[in-house]
Amino acid sequence: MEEKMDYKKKVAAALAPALNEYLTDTEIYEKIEIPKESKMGDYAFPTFTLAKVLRKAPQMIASELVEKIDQDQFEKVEVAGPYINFFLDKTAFGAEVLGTVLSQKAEYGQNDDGNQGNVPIDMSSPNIAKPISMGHLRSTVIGNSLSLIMSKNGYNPIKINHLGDWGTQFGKLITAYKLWGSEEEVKADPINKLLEYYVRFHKEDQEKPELDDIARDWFKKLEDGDEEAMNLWQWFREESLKSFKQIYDKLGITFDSYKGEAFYNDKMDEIVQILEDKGLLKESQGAQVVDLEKYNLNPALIKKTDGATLYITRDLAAALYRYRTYDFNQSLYVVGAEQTNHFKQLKAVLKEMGFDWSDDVHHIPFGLITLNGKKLSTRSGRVVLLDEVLNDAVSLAKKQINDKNPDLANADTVAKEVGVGAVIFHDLKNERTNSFDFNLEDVVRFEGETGPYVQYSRARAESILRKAGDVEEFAQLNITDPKAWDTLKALQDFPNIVKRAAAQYEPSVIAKYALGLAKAFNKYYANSKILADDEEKTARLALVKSVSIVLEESLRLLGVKAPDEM
RNA sequence: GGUUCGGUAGCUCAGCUGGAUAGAGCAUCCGCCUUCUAAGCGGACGGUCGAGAGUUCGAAUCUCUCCCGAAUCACCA
Repeated sequence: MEEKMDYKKKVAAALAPALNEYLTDTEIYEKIEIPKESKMGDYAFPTFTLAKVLRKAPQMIASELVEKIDQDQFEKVEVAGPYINFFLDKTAFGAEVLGTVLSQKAEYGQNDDGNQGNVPIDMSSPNIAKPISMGHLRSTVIGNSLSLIMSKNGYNPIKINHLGDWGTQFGKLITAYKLWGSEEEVKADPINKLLEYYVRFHKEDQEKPELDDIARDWFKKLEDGDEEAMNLWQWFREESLKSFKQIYDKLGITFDSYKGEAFYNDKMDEIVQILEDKGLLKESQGAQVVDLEKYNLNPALIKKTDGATLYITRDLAAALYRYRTYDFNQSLYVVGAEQTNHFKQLKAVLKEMGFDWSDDVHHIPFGLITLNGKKLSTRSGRVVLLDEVLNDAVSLAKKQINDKNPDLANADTVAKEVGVGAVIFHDLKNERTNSFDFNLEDVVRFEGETGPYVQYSRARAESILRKAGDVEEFAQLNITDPKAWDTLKALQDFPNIVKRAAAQYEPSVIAKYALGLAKAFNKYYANSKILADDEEKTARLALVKSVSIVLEESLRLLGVKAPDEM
């Protein structure tokens, strides 16, 4: 199927007989480009490179070359200066694309490049007892979309929520809870109360440094498995997770594993042992480090002066655990760009340990969300709570529905899908690594290049299909209306887009594509009477149906719902 | 200071492996609902692609230098 739909190959084949004297088939194929505007054709072959070999002006080469080309299978082939422009047979092309989409439906664009290989994806990973902010949204939403994209490319993704459920902050939290907290309070509003205790601890320990000693003791007890400490820890974890899950539900995201930092407590000794056995550990200023000078990196700090392990030790244990558990094809970490250095170190240490699979470990960085140009920080109170943003977005969507479509049956459900969709889409539409300053109006915008625009485009398509009586059989698929051309070409491009999104680990590739397809379709919709009674009506409905399928699938790959009406 | 990433229209950003007059959205102004959802469509306005040099038939795209911004640079994660 893919071969059949590769029209560039057809162009290359047409050029080959006239050019094989100078260029190989692949060279020809690679030189073919897609013109910016469709009036310049669907494919173009520039002749500049031949000018040297042939010692002729490119324009002349083009006009001579075009004479030798078999033009039968194209609508036309014409010379435009130094370019040879190829125009495809639009009707045949369209019929082929529509036939493919309609027969494959949601499977359209699916490929088996991944060969069912496992791909654990480290994503979301919020800290226990802290609210989920817009910062976590990025990791969550990018990771989720990547899992869907990888799956569309034949991989088997495993979504891992590597919870921040261990560390000295739990000593502080327990201390604060014992001093000022109560069970009822926490149960009523776990995250906010726990955060409140934590913040109060940090305020009061400025003047009462003895609090830090108590906190240290509690963490020590926790590490030693003290029953009271463990029970409190367990309880904080559960309550936090409950409230995290409410947000994940709103986003429509699930996980395959919630193994967090604590899970690796008993798995770090082995890492230290391996490092020792391989003679990689060196003492430096009282600490144990792995020298990474040959990677042009700072030494990796494995054990602190007091013998305690660090973040990287835990991540090494997690990396090895994931390798053993999943025998992964690749292992992804959707973590902010500010941790790039850490992941370089992680990979380097794995390499030093002799694990050749370290090459399959990939950090997928993303840009920072700032507020008024400054980094978000829980302690300083500069937070944008995700839950509030989602709620704002949903109520704005509801208001919009009341204004524009007051009779809509399931208005509340649709408001959720549109509001949440707007937030997710906004996060995914630009390149991952771009940073952005948080602005509520931008995030919940419903017009222009937004999630709701794509949803709306598809809802209009669905509306037409309903009016047409939900046709399932399409008698014929030939469309001669040139206004449908851009939409048909966009539909045909989807399988390539799916591959590119996976190769670049970029949800924005899908988002941009969805916008482009929606835009092409809206233009068509505005200028053509789809339900007109003529012999091409079924073909037009086939186009509408195909657009709906591919838009829905694009949105699905982003983790955004596609309501039939809005 | 070292490393990494970025600097394209008033704002937010596209621009695939260098190619034909640099594109969208938002904002501003104007037009289009007695045609299928106006969350839409069309038009106008708007750019020395940070600066300079180089490679090339051709550079927003590749190389170098400089300017500006952000992240990061061992006992947090």
